[in-house]
Amino acid sequence: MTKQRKLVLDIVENSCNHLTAEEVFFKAKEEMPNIALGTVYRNLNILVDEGLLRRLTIAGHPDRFDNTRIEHEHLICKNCGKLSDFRIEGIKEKLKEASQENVQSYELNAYYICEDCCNQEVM
Amino acid sequence: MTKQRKLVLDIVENSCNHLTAEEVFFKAKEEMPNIALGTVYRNLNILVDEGLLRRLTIAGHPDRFDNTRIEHEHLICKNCGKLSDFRIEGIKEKLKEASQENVQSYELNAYYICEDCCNQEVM
DNA sequence: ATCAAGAATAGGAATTATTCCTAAAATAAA
DNA sequence: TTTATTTTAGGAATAATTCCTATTCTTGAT
Repeated sequence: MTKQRKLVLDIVENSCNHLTAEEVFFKAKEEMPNIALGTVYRNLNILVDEGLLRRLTIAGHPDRFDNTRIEHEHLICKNCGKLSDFRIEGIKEKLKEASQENVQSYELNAYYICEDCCNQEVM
Repeated sequence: MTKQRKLVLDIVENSCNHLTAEEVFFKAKEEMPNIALGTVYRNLNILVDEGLLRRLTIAGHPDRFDNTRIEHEHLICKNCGKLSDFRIEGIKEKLKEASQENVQSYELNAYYICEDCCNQEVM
């Protein structure tokens, strides 16, 4: 655990948003001005592999990163991309049961149109 | 519904695999040798927006496309990327309930290590 | 059918997110 | 402390996808 990796982990864990690699990079630069973008990407990948962070992949958008302390699902506005969290109890067990496999992790994204976009009529 | 769009739709609907845009493109070329890759992408996007196809986004892999006739979830090997389907009854209703929003679509990917990869020891 | 208007296409350039490469620096091991 | 291993910074390369433009299709009204 190098200091760069620790920094990346801290930034993601202490952010209430779901940050992109680039956002993590800019925050990291505030503390370590010459950290490289590649380093951020590499460490994010390592941290995800180790299970310390979760990756959130949404079509057409860059990946976002999330802490793993509380399992949760994501609700995404189809129109503006706004992202929020919600929970479904016991989903992981359901997945294991339904798939008959040892599910290690999962990603559950629900798409809707948020209120703001609904009210804009034109889309 | 142009003939290009119809062809793209037919290819995805009549394939039991989950095809990438490029795979759709090569299949489409067999019927229409000078269809353009951009046309395939554009039409896949339109068909997804119209709800006629589903998009399947997996981190680090190109998007895949799926027919929508039967709602189903995806089981993905973390190691080799092997992809299979499974079902969870009534998940969409659960999502609406849990999120308190009008969920229009969702994507549920479960990750595991497939038997082949398990047996290979080295990963 | 003929024509005009709008939409879709082919082909290729451009963009974007991400990974890969390499030499230098840091860390760990002996 | 010397050696071996890992990681880094910086930038080039890659891959998937979108964007651009001139041309071709459709379509619907006359």
